[in-house]
Amino acid sequence: MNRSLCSTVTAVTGSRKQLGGVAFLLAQLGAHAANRFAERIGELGLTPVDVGLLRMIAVEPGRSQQSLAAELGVVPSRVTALIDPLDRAGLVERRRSKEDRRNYELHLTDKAGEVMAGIRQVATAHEGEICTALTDLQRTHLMGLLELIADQQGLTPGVHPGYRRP
Amino acid sequence: MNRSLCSTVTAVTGSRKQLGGVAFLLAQLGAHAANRFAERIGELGLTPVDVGLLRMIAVEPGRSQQSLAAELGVVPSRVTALIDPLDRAGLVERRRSKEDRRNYELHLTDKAGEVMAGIRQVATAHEGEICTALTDLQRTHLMGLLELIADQQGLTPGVHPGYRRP
DNA sequence: TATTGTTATACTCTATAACTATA
DNA sequence: TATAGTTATAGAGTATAACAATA
Repeated sequence: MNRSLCSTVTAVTGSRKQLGGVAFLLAQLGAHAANRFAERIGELGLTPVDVGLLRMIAVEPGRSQQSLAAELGVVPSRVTALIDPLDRAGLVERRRSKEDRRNYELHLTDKAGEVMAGIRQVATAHEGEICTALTDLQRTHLMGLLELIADQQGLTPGVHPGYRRP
Repeated sequence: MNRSLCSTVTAVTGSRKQLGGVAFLLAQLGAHAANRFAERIGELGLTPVDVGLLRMIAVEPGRSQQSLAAELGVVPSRVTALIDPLDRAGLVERRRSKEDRRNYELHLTDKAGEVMAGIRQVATAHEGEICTALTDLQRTHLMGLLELIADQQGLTPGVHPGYRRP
């Protein structure tokens, strides 16, 4: 099994209830949520990155690899490597554009539609697991507070920024 | 500049205010907070991992590399590579244990003490930045809700789990 | 023989650069 | 000449395994 730290120990201010707190707790819980999701989605033979790509194509069918690269802040050659396995798995189809035969139009296959249904199931179960500790009211409260931060920090809804090493 | 996706696009349920939401927003905000912290701490010539290690040694001076490996869920050889730069930078000292000359006792140097002060400054500024959108009351509320989740999910206070690939 | 830490090796992720086909 | 995508190469991060010193 291949593990990675990425930024394993971002510990800063010490235990909870000390100065600081929210930022670290967000990083900690965010990593936990991402890890758990990766585990669950792995049972479908997918990675979180796969899921994100499928969704981006589902939202805007026919988009090019370049546009994906731009939105992800990633180099085009990376997108090639990212789409390849989805193509091989029969989930994404590369169709040469007839207007400009240099680029591909990316489309989901019927098989991908079925897989997306499975993904939605996993996502719902995941959400439930993460929020187990909260009442419905608390859940709504939390959502509101998190959105305040996300909006103020200028985060794009639905786009996970990834983790960049310094 | 070396960038990495790690699990860049963990997008799942689409835009905010849709079903799901909290888990993804946590992952998104957590990654954002971790990235911003890495940027800031990078100005001190440190990585988030460095900071976590320094803190772990500060909390329990004299601990061994093995104990770090165990707590981090990382292989001992990894700890060697992790401590090396801190040793070279004159922040951590490896002292051979007199009771058991196989292991080292890890200690922070005086220089590390000064660096830790800088880290605390950065952490405070970082916390302020992340919480800009919130009133003090909202901040307290958020902290409480996040702790509910963290406790229920069994997360260790102060230990960032890192991001493991499936 | 078992344990602490190190070194050597291999594998994965990712970016950069060179290349092909098309415009 | 410029653009979409691919391939080749190199560097960083990390685990596995073999090793040295000590117990």
